Amino acid sequence: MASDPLADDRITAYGRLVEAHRRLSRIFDRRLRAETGLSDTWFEALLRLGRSPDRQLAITELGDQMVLTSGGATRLVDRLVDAGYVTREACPTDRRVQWARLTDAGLAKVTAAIEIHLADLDEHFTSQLTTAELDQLGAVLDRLRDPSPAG
Amino acid sequence: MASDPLADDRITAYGRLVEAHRRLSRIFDRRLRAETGLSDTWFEALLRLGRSPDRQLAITELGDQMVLTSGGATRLVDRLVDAGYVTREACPTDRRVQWARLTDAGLAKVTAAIEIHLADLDEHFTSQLTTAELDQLGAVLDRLRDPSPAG
DNA sequence: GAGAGATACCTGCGCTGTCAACTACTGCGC
DNA sequence: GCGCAGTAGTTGACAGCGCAGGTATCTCTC
Repeated sequence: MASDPLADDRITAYGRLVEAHRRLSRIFDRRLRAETGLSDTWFEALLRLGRSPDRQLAITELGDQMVLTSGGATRLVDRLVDAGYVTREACPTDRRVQWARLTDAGLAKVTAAIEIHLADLDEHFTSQLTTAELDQLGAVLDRLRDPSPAG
Repeated sequence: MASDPLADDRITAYGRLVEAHRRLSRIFDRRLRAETGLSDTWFEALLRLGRSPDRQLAITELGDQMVLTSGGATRLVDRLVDAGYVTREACPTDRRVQWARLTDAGLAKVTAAIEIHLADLDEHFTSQLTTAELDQLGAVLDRLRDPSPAG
């Protein structure tokens, strides 16, 4: 039985990571949509811009942080601009670069959404783990996110 | 500074989970696509069918396992049927149910793909963690995936 | 200062998934 | 047996993202 290649332990370990993320993000997305009109993707983008110096980020930098391709980042910013949460600003020192800059409306929106997201996070994430587990999980995920080259 | 609501620790902890999954799944998806023609989603679906009794699962059950809506599950099975990896079979005891059943071609495909996926998993996932960390990560993610109701 | 290669962004196209509404079937209570 | 809530699956309309390829700009080398 242990030799069934379809039931390898390593695959199920990774599968837990996938499933945990998908279930949590679905919960958070639905809640945010219902109560703020923001998808979890929009919320994340606005949050990242709000935490950045001058509330702005080059489009590629935003895409890198969110694990999007450059095309995906362009279109995400398109939509946020249409919604009035972001503006495109020319970079004075590199004409290839477009800054995506959080507007006051965007900042207000994301600030309001944080309350809801924190409540959800407490309910479905933080409360499931001890402080020690949370620390350890963070450390481990950090390494997975940015792996060291050697085996 | 610690009072900046945009930089709450709980949000970044969850953010690590999101980012780890997105980066890993992108790596795995690209590799699988290039070397087997299967997306990570297709691979996962075929794997789940292959591990199930009689290599089949009700469409809704497959969707639940993969965290898809019923509509998403229907369409995924549509595509897998078109590709010849799966067939739809009527359930003799409940006429609402359609079994999605792995074909021989599907089994052969997923079996070949496993080798590649395991190599990638070792390189980017397993090798980053000690055995103890892997066990603990699994236990913690298991709880997140299927949370207990109370806080 | 000209050319080569890298980088930032945009766009056409196709794939994948959601939502909401719908049909078909089941099983329960009466 | 009849009606009705619940469940399984399908479908149309549509949003979101990747890929591949394009343009503009920058930078390094000679």
